[in-house]
Amino acid sequence: MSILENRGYRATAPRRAIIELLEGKREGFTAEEISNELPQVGRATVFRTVKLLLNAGVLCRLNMLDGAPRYSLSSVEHHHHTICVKCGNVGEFRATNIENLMRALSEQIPGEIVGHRFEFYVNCEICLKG
Amino acid sequence: MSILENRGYRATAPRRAIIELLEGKREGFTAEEISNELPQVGRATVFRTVKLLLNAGVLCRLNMLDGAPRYSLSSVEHHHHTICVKCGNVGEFRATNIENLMRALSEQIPGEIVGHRFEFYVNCEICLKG
DNA sequence: AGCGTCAATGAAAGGCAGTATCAAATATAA
DNA sequence: TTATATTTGATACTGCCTTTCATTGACGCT
Repeated sequence: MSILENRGYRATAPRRAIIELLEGKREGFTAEEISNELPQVGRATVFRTVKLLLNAGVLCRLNMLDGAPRYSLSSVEHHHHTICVKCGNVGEFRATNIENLMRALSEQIPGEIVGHRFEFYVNCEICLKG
Repeated sequence: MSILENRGYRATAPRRAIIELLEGKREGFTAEEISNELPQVGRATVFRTVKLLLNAGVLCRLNMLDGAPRYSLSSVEHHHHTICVKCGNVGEFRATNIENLMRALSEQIPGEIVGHRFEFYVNCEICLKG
């Protein structure tokens, strides 16, 4: 579990179980779901580990339109998301357009920019067909 | 209170108090804050009214970086926000660039787009100076 | 391998934002 | 003014997450 070792975290059984489970997920997920799928791991540990992975940059936190939290693996350094409002499926996309736009905007926005969020909410193709 | 009348909502004292309070706010705020500032109005009513105003399009719901909810008056039809992570001050901006970009992106994104979120987190000028 | 230390765990309680319930109050139409 | 349906607020509840703390266990050291 290089994710853990690289950062000086201990590679415990619960953490390994969680990471292994997450690696198989393409859709977005909630901490609650993880907890349900891993009854042998304590609830608190699941939440702690999710937070740890967030800080480590392994996960992204997304918000649904109503603000409900959802997580997804972040495979690339900087990217944005499409989130299906029906099934929760999360897509990633990179668009250099956006980076350029941001740079342009940052000049016309007062103050120091420390972060941004850019998310699309969609009905994904699978849900549209199904 | 045309906001209420126009939509067939009853213009009650609690709602008027809430709307009046909000109209004086330039910063973003939480429902909890409103509730604290209006002890004569029940908590549940504050939350209900905030939701009502959200649906009416009078308020926007924002998320801080950590997902904590925050509301702000939305003065124009479609716009985006800058949120100071220190003081919660909310700025609005419109950028036709963004709309163009969105149109371009929507073609390269599979599925049907039903919404989006675009927010900048900043240290505002006041906080930087203070 | 065995030991010691400190991080990590899990059960349980706590906390915070928001919602449901429901009897009482009240805005609006007639 | 009266009738009716909406709104209110106290209370309890839910969902999501954190804290607490005694116990467990990973990892470095020898």
